[in-house]
Amino acid sequence: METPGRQATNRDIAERLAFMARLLGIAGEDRYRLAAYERAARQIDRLSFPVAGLDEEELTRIPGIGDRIAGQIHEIAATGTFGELVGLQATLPGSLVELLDIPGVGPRTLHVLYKRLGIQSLDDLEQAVKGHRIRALPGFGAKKERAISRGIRQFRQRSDRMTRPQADGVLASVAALFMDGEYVAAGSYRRGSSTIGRLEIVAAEDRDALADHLSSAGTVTRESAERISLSVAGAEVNVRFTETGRCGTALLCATGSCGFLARLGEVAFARGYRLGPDGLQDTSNGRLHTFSSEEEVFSFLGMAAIPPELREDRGEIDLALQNALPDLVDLSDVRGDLHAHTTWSDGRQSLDNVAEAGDARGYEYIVITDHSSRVRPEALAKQQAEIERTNRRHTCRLLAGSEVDIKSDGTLGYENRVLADLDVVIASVHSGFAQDQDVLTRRVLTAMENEHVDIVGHPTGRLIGRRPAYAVDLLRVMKHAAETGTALEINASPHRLDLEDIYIWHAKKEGVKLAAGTDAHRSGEFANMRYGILLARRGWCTPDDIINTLSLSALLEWAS
DNA sequence: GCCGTTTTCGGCCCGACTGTTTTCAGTCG
Repeated sequence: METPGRQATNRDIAERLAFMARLLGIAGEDRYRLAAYERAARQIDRLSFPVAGLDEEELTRIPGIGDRIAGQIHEIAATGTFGELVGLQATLPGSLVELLDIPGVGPRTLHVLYKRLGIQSLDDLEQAVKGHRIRALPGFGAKKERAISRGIRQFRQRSDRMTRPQADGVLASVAALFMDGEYVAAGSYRRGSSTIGRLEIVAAEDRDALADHLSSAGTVTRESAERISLSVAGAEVNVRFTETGRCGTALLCATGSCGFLARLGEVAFARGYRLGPDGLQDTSNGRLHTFSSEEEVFSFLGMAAIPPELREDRGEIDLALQNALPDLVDLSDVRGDLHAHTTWSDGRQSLDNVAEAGDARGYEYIVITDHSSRVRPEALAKQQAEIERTNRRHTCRLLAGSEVDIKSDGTLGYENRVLADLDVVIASVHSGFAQDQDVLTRRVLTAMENEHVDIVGHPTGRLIGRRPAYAVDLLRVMKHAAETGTALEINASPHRLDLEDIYIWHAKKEGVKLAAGTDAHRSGEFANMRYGILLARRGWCTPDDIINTLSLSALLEWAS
């Protein structure tokens, strides 16, 4: 645990405190004590200065840190951990903590499972479910047992694919090894996929000179003349080497997808060439044509250059041959953000922070969409007045909106007279995820029939790697969206990315408009718009399909 | 455990939903 010579970072300290909170929960301690550790951990993680150097008196001046936790932070800074944590850890099996990540299993539930049934691991829990031992516990029943069973299934299905920010993190640690501009991230990363399995890198550098550097960044798992595979922080990274003059085909082949490359290979073959990473080989005389850019390859084959996001073999090759590819939306077409939270609900940013972020991004507007469940109608009226005042200080115009709950009985979180005063209304499902398809779908359809609802937020509710989509029938939703003129959201949070590309593509075909929104809870998250636009491009969207490419006046007219 | 006092103990963010103990506790966002 102790790392001599390295000062504990705020993250290190926050992790210890958050871990303490989890252990206290399992041990059945007072929930407010547990919440105090969680709060302290969040607070430390958010601070911009390192706390390891502060003395205890200075530490207690931080809100949420009292004498006790100050002493523990001091101890963590000195030794890497703290005695009380170690002591508590010794009384609990190590495998227990991860069970808290099972949906439906919170600290109280886990405490009872451990104390009454001696459950220590995922396997133990699964056995207890199978043996119907959970429903027999006081305070538990058959439904709770089934909920845990469902939770275990979801937990086991968690994918090990990286989210885009995770991939960016891995890329950053590898990129430090390359010279500027001498490498490109290819593969599904470059195609803009919402999750990434393996990071493919094409490097136009000398392989042998780089090999040593690469082995210092991670464990080398495979090595050949053309490539080196590494494991970096548990992620698979594949580096392929090429020369500047052959980058075109090397990048094309490394970007994929399989289906796309197979189809493109057929096109090349029909013209008398064999496509490979080194170039196009003339099948009649074996002569190799090399290309330094992808554009040259496409042009040589007599087709328009296909953007990486379209390379999925969904008909793009035929269109490229007819020079009829869609003119895809670009990040620079975006004039505003349609989904943002503030401290009025669960966001960490003020209205001013949002407007500043909008100014910095050159936006014409950002819609403030705090949760209806957290803002009473009277407070919403106050917020609207505050928005007016904020707008006097900024170029970017804040619009009054709401993310109104579609409640489990299908009604909305605000009455119509409240919704009528808002510029833009997003309606979202935040509860009743386990409802069956028809009930859930009808909730969404009913919400769309409300004349004030402009957008359906995160239409499937999935959380990447953590929660599957709820059972909504998207085809019915799309048809009804087209009929009612309701837009469907492309939620650009890298943890949601909802709608997924294929549904965006369907929605566009149905004539449904799409609304790209970051769901930003803090100002740094407005930059996530790039993920949403990648997804829109993968769904073949042009600027016309995306309502936040509209000017402010056109948007207000659309929403009215 | 922290905080703010009506300064040494009582309240802690909160609403929706779910399941169960059918009135409240646990989970979630």
